[in-house]
Amino acid sequence: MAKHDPDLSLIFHALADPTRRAMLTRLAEAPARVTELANPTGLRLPTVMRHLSVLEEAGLIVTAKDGRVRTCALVPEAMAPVRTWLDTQRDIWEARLDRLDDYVTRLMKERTK
Amino acid sequence: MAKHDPDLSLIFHALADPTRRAMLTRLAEAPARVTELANPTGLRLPTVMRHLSVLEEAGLIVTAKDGRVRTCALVPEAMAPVRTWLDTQRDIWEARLDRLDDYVTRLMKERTK
DNA sequence: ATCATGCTTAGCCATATATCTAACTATCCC
DNA sequence: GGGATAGTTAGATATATGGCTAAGCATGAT
Repeated sequence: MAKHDPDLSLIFHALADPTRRAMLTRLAEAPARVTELANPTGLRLPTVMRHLSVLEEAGLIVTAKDGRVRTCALVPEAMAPVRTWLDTQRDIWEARLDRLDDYVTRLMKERTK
Repeated sequence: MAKHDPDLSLIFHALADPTRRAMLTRLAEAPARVTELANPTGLRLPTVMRHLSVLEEAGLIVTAKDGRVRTCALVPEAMAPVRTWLDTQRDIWEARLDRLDDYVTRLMKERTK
C-alpha cells in the first residue's frame, strides 16, 4: 500500500481539525484577513498561521499579502478529490451489492426450477 | 471555535492515512479478516490493529471475532457526515455567489437607470 | 496433549502536531 | 520619525501518531 494520493492525505488531514474546518466555513462566506480568522478561535497568531499553512499546503485556500494585510480565500474546487474518492468508494460498495443481488436472484431461480 | 463534531474530526483523521483508505477500499469489496487486510500493506500485525481500531473508533468499520478470527466490515453510512459537511460547505459558497450575483445585478440596474 | 494459527498486549522509538511566548519586520498614519 | 498595526520567525513543550519487537493467549487441527 504505497503512498499514492498524497493530495488526499493532505486534504483529509487538513479537514481533520475543527479549527481548520471552522476557518474554511468562514472563508466560504467571504475572503478574510488573518486576524479576522484568528479572532473567533481564541488562538494566538502563530498558531493560526500554522493552521492556515496546513490549509494552503492542502490547496484548500490561497493567500496573498497586500501591504501588511494577508487575505485568505477558499479554493472550493480543492474539495473535488474528496468527493471523487467518496464516490469511488460508494461505487465499489454498490457493485458489491449488485453482485449479491445477482447471487440471490440466481439462488431463487435455482429454487423455483 | 469549540470542538464540535468530534465525529467529523475522527472520520477525517481516519481517512487521512493511505493505508487506512486502502483498507476501506478493500472492505468495500467484501468483509475481510485481519490478516487479509494486513497482507497487502507489508505492515506488522500490531500496526495493522492500530489502523483498524482508528477506523473502528471513527465508526467506519465494525469488527467481530468468531473463534480466533476477527472479521472486519465496512459501515458505508458512516461516510454520511462527510458528505453532509461537504454539501453544507458548498451551500454556503453558492449562497455567496448568489449574493454576488445580486450585487452585480443591482449595479447593472443602477447603471442603465 | 501438542502445536500451529491468528490475533492481542505491552512497551519502545522517532517523527509530527498543536500550542505557546518572545522577539522581529514591515506597513500605515500623524 | 515614531508609534500603532498586522504578520512573521524562532524556538520550547507536550502530546499524538505510526511503526517496530517481543511475549502472551485463545482456538482449531492432529
